[in-house]
Amino acid sequence: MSSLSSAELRIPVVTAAAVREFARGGYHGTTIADVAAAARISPAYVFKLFPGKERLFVAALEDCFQQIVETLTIAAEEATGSGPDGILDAMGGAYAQLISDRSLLMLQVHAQSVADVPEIGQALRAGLASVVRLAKARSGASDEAVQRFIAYGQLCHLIVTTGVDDVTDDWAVLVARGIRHPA
Amino acid sequence: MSSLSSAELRIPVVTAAAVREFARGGYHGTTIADVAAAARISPAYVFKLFPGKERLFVAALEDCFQQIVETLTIAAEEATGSGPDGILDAMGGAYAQLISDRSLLMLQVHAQSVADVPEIGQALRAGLASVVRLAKARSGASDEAVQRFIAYGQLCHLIVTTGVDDVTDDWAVLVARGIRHPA
DNA sequence: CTGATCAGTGAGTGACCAATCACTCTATTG
DNA sequence: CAATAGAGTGATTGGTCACTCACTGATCAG
Repeated sequence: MSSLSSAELRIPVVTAAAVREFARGGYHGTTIADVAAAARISPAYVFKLFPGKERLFVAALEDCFQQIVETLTIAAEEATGSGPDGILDAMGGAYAQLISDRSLLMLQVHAQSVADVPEIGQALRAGLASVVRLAKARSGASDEAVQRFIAYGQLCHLIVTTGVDDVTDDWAVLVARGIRHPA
Repeated sequence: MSSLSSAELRIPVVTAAAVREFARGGYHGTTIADVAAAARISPAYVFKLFPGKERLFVAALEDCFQQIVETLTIAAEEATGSGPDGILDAMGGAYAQLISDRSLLMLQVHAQSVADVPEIGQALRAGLASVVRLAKARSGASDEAVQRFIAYGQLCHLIVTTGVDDVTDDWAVLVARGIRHPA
């Protein structure tokens, strides 16, 4: 069994830094230097670990969805026996908690905005596919309920990105009511 | 009554070009030169009409929401007497038709991605506020129904940005079912 | 005609950034 | 002790872009 080289060990560290930095600035608004600084390596070395900015972003996005899938899986297992809607509800709660630091949420929003880059769109669809299939399979809920689960997740993204949860006007309260949002 | 100067007449033309171009490339992915070329003026002249890129983007976003509000208003008026849910449904249909060229939809998605720029976030909240208030006031539907209207609108954005409507897998069909999407 | 105002542009400038390359340093191996 | 391979970086490069400035040409009042 070959042990991991030091470079291979750094890849997940850089990926995690990329998740944070791309979540902050988006694809075009984040530089390789930003990610390198967050990972405490030189910008040049980032290009030895990843072939380019695009692949680095894709790696971050894949990491993001992997965390989501893991979290939802655990939540579904813990809610076994609550019935389909109960399981979906538990998944929603776990998701709300997971994205409380906003990184995983913002990265998805930024990814949507550059989904016309083929590799990024593909990664986004793959991530969405895994989440939808997971929600359907683990909850056993109806297609309509799963679709609603996704729709209200997107509503949650809107609320967070626009900062609606800091507004107390009537319309804002209406939009955010009952949505579990970051503390 | 003073007639509009030729510069004032150009502003809406440039704004319309900005909507199209920013919708294509997003805030960071679109240059002033792109917008200028689409409006058939020189890049330098854009800066005589708008103080900077940020304000130009905000103007485009405001124009986007104004079109949405107008469209929804007309749809609501035409559906008078269909009951709250019928009016909301008519508004949803009108919205689906309006965004069939994707510009108004993509611009909103890109705006979400740069909503941490204060002026853009503010414009986004203002636009969202006007849409929510309009939907509530004209339909008279419950808060829950209006919230669902917004949530499924966001789901529609997700479907279009990720190109899910071109995928025929089970999960994709589930997500997009019943959502009126661009032709 | 004169001069002033406005529309509109070409040619920059300074800053920034993705990607590359040549290089150093360290550790291991024979 | 060489020799080699991998880790890691500094310096650079070629290109892009927001924004500026000095300028031209047109229009029009007096």
